[in-house]
Amino acid sequence: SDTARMTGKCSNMDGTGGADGEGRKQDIGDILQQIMTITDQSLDEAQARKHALNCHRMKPALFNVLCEIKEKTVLSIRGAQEEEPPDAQLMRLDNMLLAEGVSGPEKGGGSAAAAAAAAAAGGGGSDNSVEHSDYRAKLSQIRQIYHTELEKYEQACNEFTTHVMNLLREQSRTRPISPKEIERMVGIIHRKFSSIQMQLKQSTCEAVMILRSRFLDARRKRRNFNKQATEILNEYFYSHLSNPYPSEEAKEELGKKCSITVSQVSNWFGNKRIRYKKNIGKFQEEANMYAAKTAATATNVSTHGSQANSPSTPNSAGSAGSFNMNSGDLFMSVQSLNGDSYQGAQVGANIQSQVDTLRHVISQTGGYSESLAASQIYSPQGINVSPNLASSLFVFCSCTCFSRPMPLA
DNA sequence: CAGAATGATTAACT
DNA sequence: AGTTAATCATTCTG
Repeated sequence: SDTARMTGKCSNMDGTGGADGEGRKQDIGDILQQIMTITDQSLDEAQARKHALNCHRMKPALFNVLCEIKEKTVLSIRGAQEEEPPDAQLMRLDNMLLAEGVSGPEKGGGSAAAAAAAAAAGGGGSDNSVEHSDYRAKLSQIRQIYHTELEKYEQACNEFTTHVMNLLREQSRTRPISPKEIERMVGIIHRKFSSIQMQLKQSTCEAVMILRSRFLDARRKRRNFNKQATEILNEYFYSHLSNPYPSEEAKEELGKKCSITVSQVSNWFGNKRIRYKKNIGKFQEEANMYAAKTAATATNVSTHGSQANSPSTPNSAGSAGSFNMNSGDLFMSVQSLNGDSYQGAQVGANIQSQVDTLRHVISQTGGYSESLAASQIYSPQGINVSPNLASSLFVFCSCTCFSRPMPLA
């Protein structure tokens, strides 16, 4: 049937009608014969024959028919299964590169300005921004490599495509290649190159990830807080030893004072609590120190004179020590204080009422406020003078505001 | 340089 | 959500 169609078509295109149909058939037979035997001939001979065939008036028609047949058989089969969905992996990579600022619009000036601004603004974070600019430099290096590589690939792709297209066009003079087929081939080339591009994107992503982990993973580049910040945090911790769980607002305040973030404050308290609990003995000295400090500052601020007859500084220390005496458990110390094992040792008989007062005061102040001298514990006027003293009385806090005991294993 | 200290992360829990 | 406990990775210190 192909032959029939071919003949029919050829004669139609010839436009000569069917008068000398037999002669044409013979003609086509000759042509096909020449084509079939062309490989047996010498190169020169074949070249000449090829040229002759190319110039044959039947050639375009024959070519079209062959193209049509080819399309019907091979292309239709393969064409059906070519609807590929947009690659999710590629999209992910693209998104990441975009998010990391590797692909997408260049923002060189902007980032430099941002870095400068960060350096200018950050009082304590100057060295942080140095690292940041280092990170940026490396990132832009990656970005540059990525772009040049991408450009190279694109260029190579275009060159290769035009080369193949030229080749196919050239060949289409001697073998049946339809424009559609060329188009398809271009598509295949582009897919191949885009898969190479994907590898580039993948490795760029990996490089960025490594860079990130090297430079931005806080764990790797952690800095100790400055002394002042540690001081403030410790002050709060030891003056709230009974309940060292700062509220969200308290954390914000502390963060502001220490120039650290709220989550850093949370981290610090989490670490401090667990480490204190684990080895109270080790922190004894520190606890004493901060108790004394708190007492001292408070004494400066408030009424003087209570210092003389108060067990203040050593007392604070002794009280902290009492945690140890009670198997190191704050919660235990509560019991021991509430049950009067501790009362008789240092204070008068009316301690319970004072404790009650404190409980009241603390509930009013929320257990979070400026500190006053621990020495005022025993000063009656101290208790009446200011509700703020409550927070400094960490000795008694343990028996009054223990909203969440720190359990020991 | 070894070991302690320390800030951050993680899983499990409530 | 916020903690605890264990752990990691770095920095500090003797």
